[in-house]
Amino acid sequence: MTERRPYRRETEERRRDDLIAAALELVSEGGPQAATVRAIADRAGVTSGLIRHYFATKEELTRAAYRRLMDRMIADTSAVLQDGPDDPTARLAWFVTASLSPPVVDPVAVGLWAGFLHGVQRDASMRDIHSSTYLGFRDALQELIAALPRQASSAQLRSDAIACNAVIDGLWLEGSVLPDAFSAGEIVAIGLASVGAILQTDLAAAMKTPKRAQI
Amino acid sequence: MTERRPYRRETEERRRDDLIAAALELVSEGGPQAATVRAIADRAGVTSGLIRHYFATKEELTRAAYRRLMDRMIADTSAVLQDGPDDPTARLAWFVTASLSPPVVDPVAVGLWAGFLHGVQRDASMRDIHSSTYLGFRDALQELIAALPRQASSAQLRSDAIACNAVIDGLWLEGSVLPDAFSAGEIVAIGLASVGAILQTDLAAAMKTPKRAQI
DNA sequence: AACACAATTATACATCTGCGTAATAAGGAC
DNA sequence: GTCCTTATTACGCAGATGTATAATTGTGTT
Repeated sequence: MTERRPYRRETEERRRDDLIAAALELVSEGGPQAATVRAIADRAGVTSGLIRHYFATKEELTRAAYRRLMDRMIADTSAVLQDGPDDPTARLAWFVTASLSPPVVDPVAVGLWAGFLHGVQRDASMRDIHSSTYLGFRDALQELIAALPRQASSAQLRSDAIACNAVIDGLWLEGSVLPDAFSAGEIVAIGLASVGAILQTDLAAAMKTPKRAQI
Repeated sequence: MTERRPYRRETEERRRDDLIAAALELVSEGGPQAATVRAIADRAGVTSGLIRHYFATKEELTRAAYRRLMDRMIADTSAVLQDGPDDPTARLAWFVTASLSPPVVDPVAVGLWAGFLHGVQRDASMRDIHSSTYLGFRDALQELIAALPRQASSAQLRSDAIACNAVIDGLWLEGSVLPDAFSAGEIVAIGLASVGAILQTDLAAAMKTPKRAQI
């Protein structure tokens, strides 16, 4: 005969969003093991039974959360190209800079990424999400490299994209895990210099040119 | 009145080793959440109470396992320098090659690394293990770079070491998580080319020279 | 204003969690 | 051989876990 908690009816989209956001918050704060059904429901301001109403199983919610995370990281980097410069070299420099700055470089992001890695290695559909995201990022990078004013075979282009992507990933990792080990701007500066060295192009200089010719 | 399981008395070192190995296996197979006290004991062929006999708490066992993992990764790469060539350029090439080959590049290793990352971000003593390992690796790399026949300021040396380390880390990550996305030897070749480009030194050629002058 | 249905809460359940404690078997000293 | 130390096991506990199902409540429709 206890009094029931009052509640509001919400749209399906809103509830899914809230549950996904809650799951990501919990993974970032306490690792994968902290994202229990009850904790997620609690964080989303909902009782745990509701999770099963929107996601058949916890795994399904986990997958949705991972997809959301990856989509956000892709969006955070590729967004800068919308307002980016026109010059191919400067565009690449912008892209590298965005990839090595917050919110992409962020302890929370790398913690989340690591928290999901085991699921990625284990679950085939999570692996699909991962590889499509990774290849999407690398292809975007490869297109930027291909647009540079230089000659390169397609095999060389592939190798360059893999190498530049590796530099970015490695710096992302280190800058995120040990933020105190680097001074402000150091990660970005090293990233520009290294990608520039690999492609034999001066990206640091390109970063200093005005963003776009005023029309 | 059930019959007791027979057992053998083992040395303390052996038991600790077994428990640590069991913990690492379980984390690699099922993520951090799979490494429960009972599962670890089971894997080590022991009952769960014994864990508390050797490690005051589960966290202590976790720390020991993480330290073991990092020590092993360091050992796997630096071991090659023992039998490596004398020429500085060739030594660096060897080091890069070892860092990008099994057993360092290995899905199990990166899964383990990721499994511990949250603990690293949270627990101060695990963070110490991490940063000393990372800096140790980077310093080793920096020494190899400093020995190259070229001029470089100490600031430049630091940047070069960070950049080369990032290339190695990034390729390590990608090669381990998506092993099927790269052909045999591709990761090593790209690593040598990229580190070479950053340092303006031909490492691929150095890799082909005989290991050491015969005495 | 009453209805019907979907959204949400509440509760149950079997299993697993880490940790503590007491009983017992093994190995070595004499 | 006998006895003492301690490594190892067995068992218990209180709480957390994911899933399943039943009971209610909010809300748009007629």
